This record gives sequence, C-alpha cells and structure tokens, in this order.
Amino acid sequence: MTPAHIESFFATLKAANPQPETELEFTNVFELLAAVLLSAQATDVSVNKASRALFAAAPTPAKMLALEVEGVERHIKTIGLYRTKARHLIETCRILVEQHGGQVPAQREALEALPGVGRKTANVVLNVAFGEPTMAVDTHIFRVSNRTGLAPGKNPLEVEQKLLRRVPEAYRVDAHHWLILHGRYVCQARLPRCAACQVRAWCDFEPKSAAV
DNA sequence: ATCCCGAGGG
DNA sequence: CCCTCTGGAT
Repeated sequence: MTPAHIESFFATLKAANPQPETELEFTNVFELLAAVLLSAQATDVSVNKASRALFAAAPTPAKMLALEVEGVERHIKTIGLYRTKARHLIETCRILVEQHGGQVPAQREALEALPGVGRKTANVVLNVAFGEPTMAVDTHIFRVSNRTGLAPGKNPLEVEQKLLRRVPEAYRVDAHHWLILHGRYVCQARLPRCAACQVRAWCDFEPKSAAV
C-alpha cells in the first residue's frame, strides 16, 4: 500500500466507526490489565463471560490476591490456558500490591516486568488506559497488516515498527482498534469477507476463491 | 520451537 | 473433525 492508500484505508475505517473501543469489559485500569492478560489466545466473548464474576469478586489487586490461584482458576476455567493465566494473574497482583501501591504502572518496563504481561499486553494498556499511540500487534493485526500490505512483517515486532512508521499520526491512537475490529468481523482468518470489505480498493490481498 | 488449553465456528 | 481466538514463558 502506498501512503495515499493507507490514508484512504484509515479514513474509510474511521468514517465507519468514528470512536472505536475495546470489546473487553472493564471498569478500572486494573481490570483492563487483567482482561487483556486473560485474552491471550481467547475470544473477548469468552473472557467477558468469565471476567464478570471474577471482577465482581475482585475489582482490585488486593482483593484478587486474596482469592489465591485456586479462587481465580474457579472463575476462569472456561478460558483457554486458564492455569497459567491464574498463576500469572496472582503473581501480578502480588507485585502490584507490594511494589506499585496497588496501582497499575504507566511505564512499559514496569508493565512488562509483570508475569503474563508481554509487549502486546503492555501496548494495549498503554494505549487504552494511558492514551499512548502504541501499536499492539495481536493475531488480528498481524494478519491484517500482512494480508493488506499495510505493514508486512515476519514477526509481531517487525509489523509493529512498520505500523508506527506508516500509520498517519492522526489515526495512530485508534488504529489499534480499527485493525482489530476489521480483522475480527471482515478480514477474518478463515473466510475473509472480501466482498463486503469497505477497504478492498486499497488492499493487496487477492482471495483465491473468487469471492470478489 | 514448544507448551499451555477451553469454547465456538465451519 | 480442524481451525481460531486481542500471547507469554521456557
């Protein structure tokens, strides 16, 4: 995609959805962090289903810490990778309470030092909670960036750095959500809905099954 | 490179 | 049945 194509690509996504938001449910920054941690290799629908009861019982790191690993597991057993996530979540709560006064830190290094929090999760928290123009590259954004030619790359970091260079500044804070939502509902992994796609005019992808 | 790991869709 | 889902740690 040329810079002009990229401009049109995002202008179109913006027109269709002026104020995109996360579909993960949360009521404070800690819940956002926990929800994103739980969302690894899981759909937001399955995360929201489990997180409601979890967050009702434990809306703060201190309260979640009191649940212990077994208590958290009980709430999130319906989510994939639940044992690892429960363990990471409790350890993260312990660090938040002991080292950050029960608050979620706003620095990348401090976030990535939390168990279960890597670059992608840190990018989401920095973007959604603190308004930073980061580009969290998840499975959707990786696929959409490669397929469309927006920011091709072999690994998520390579795609992230290209996106930071190529996405016009005016779109950068919201680009994360536009790309995710586009990947989730239109540019799907299995059967991309190219016929219904609003940005196909600027897309490099050519679907094999002539679905237009 | 491999493991973790349930639910939903096709 | 197989694939996919807002990955991270070893």
